[in-house]
Amino acid sequence: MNLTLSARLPFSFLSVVNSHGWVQLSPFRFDKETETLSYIFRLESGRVVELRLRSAAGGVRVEVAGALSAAECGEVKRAVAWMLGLDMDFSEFYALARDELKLAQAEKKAQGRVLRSPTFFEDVVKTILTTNTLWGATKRMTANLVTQFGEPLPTLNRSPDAEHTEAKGADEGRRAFPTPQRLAGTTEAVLRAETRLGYRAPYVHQLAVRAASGELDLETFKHSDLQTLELRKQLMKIKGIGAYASANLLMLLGRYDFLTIDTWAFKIVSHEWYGSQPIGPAEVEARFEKWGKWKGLAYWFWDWSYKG
DNA sequence: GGTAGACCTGGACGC
DNA sequence: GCGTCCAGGTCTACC
Repeated sequence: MNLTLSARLPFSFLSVVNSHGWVQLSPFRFDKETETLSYIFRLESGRVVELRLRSAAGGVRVEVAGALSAAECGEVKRAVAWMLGLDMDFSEFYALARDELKLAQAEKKAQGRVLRSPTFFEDVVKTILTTNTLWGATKRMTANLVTQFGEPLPTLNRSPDAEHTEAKGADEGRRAFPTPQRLAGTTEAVLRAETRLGYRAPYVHQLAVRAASGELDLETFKHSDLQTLELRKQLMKIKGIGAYASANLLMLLGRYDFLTIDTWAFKIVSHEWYGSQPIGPAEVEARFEKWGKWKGLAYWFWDWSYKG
């Protein structure tokens, strides 16, 4: 079944896909040859399907193996619209960016949207897994979670392309991101020792338990009316979510008032303005203060001199 | 409110 | 192959 969804323009499918590292985290997968983004999606009914997304005129084309009911079709549309931020409006940011050489490409490249997971639970877990570790370990921990606790994609729901890939021995079987219920049903000890989450295990387990019990409804964060500062406070009540992680989650929610300041930020900002001398958060903040509620985007899409 | 130390893993390095 | 060091954010205890 194929669907075509339109986006608020300007829109670039590849800009969203390449906006940050999420595309490298399971159950996302990107094929550079065909420029196809694959995501293993668990429908509310429990059915697991593969979404294959490609650029289309004015939006995105969604391919799903097999037929979908009207309700499932609506669910897929809502999920993809959220994942790619199809309705998001960055005209105010672009108007400001036109006067800044380092952001001159932002509008032309349709930058601003960042790739998101269908559920906020998945994005919170993945964000916890980015803290205090190297990117390679984040990818490994996420893959372990999906492999050990995700529901498998049935063979009949795999696209012909995916089967071809498996035939080449490059695909060991795909799974959806685990539900809160599934993770709540395991133990901290298993998450620590077998999934190799280390000290993050109790954070992820507690989050799953709270989400599964209904005590914490993470989906309400997506459309919250709270001021960003209050929303940040709510996020930081989640164990394992500190200043950096909350800023990352706020950006995923379309709030850009806080900077995702990590050790990489110190490196690139220092190289840009402070002669590579040691700096702290205050120096990073000072350089982006003038961007106000768009500071997070200005920082994220800045054309940095330091390329690593 | 600010600070120090602990948390845990995997990669880099020296022997 | 083994041991040691280090990077990476957040939490907790303490001041």
